[in-house]
Amino acid sequence: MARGVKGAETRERVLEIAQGSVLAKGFAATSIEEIIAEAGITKSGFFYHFKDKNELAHEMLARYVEADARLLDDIFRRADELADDPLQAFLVALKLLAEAMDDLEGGHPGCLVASVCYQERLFDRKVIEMNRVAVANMNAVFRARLDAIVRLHAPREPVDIEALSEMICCAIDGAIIQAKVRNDNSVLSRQVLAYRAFIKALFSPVGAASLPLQRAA
Amino acid sequence: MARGVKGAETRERVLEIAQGSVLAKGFAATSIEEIIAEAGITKSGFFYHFKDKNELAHEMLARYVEADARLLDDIFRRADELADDPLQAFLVALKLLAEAMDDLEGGHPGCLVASVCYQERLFDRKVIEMNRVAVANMNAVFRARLDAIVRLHAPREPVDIEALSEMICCAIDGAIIQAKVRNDNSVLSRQVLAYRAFIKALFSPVGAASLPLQRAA
DNA sequence: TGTACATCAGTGAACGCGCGTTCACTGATGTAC
DNA sequence: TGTACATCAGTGAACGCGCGTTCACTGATGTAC
Repeated sequence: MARGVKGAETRERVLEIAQGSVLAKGFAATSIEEIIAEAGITKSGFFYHFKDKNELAHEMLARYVEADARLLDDIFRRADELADDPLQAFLVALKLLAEAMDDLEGGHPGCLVASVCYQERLFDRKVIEMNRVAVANMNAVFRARLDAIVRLHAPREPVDIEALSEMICCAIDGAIIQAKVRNDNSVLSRQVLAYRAFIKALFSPVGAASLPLQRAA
Repeated sequence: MARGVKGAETRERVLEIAQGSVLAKGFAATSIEEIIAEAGITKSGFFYHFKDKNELAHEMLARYVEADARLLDDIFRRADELADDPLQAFLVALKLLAEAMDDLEGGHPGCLVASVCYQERLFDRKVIEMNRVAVANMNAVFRARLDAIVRLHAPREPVDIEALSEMICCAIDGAIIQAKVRNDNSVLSRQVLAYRAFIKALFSPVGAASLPLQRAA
């Protein structure tokens, strides 16, 4: 189903519209009626592309998760081009990530993973499992980076690498919420940079960056 | 309305049931029918207590926000009893907070503020505004603590107090999502303790805690 | 202590609307020979 | 190049169900005199 170019385009348009609506009002309140009105097709056109609303949820999350993973992959690939040392590359990547957050026109639309998790009873096992795997993969990417760093750099303080690996996704998901609630898009990059400061403080050589001290206002 | 003891009890029961359902499937998918079935009243009984579904949302969020603020207040009050120095009191409070997260039977049910923010188009201005104020107040509480710390302790690295104040709420909201998605309640206390480690690393005297170094496995 | 009235905390039945889904059908494009 | 057939990408109408809301009514409890 949906093999040709035209069909694929319509399908993509529907998924994009659905995602925006789900992020703004949740899955249950996102009616097919409303999606097709915006997409300019009829209801039967919708059911030609998706056998039911569940399948829409599945395809939408899969699309989101894939795009997110690709974004992270690009950032780390670029960071590896710019720095050799794992610590430096990680710090570069976090800077790139912060910049990417700032470049979002009109603010971050929200994280579908978070949205799905706060409406889990609405989805079937496949969708829930996809969500779990997506988060696990994200964490694993950061975990691998941190493991590489720890092999070369002794942390200044005892450190829980597991906690540190999870922390960046927590920070971003939490920052998206704060940004939406307070209507202040700057929270996102600020939190990524705060995480970066933590990493830097933990792994940069003792004494190297501890002077000059700066008093905050 | 709902002045007597019996009415107040029913009302409270309805709000509690509604909250659980909203956190598990969202507001739109939470039907009045289902709430009253669990509460053991009829539909008209529901409309005696709430003039419409919007009012339910309003009262539910107000109740949640108040309980959350009280919890934080209790923790800081207790921490102030246990330590005199603002830095020590803050570290004690974070430890108490981490313990409170671990004591949650059956895992954290979720944060209503996050749930509402991911379905904002469903609610009226009053509810959205309440959400905003709740987050701002939370941040302000942490901000005041950090300001007091900075007045007495020079940070080891340049530090963005605003970012640091927001960070704990971000960490917790993000941790709730990870805990739900991965079905692992330990994320919550681990993230609170990671934040605590960050604070400790930033503000403890230079050299005091930097040895012994520990290599993570 | 008894009576009248008001308020509390609901009940039961009915409503209309919008939703997800199904079904029979159709024009446009692609492919085989 | 023409014809037959298959697939693609939909259309239009109808369905039944559940939802939020309304309305007229009611027993139990509280209060004034």
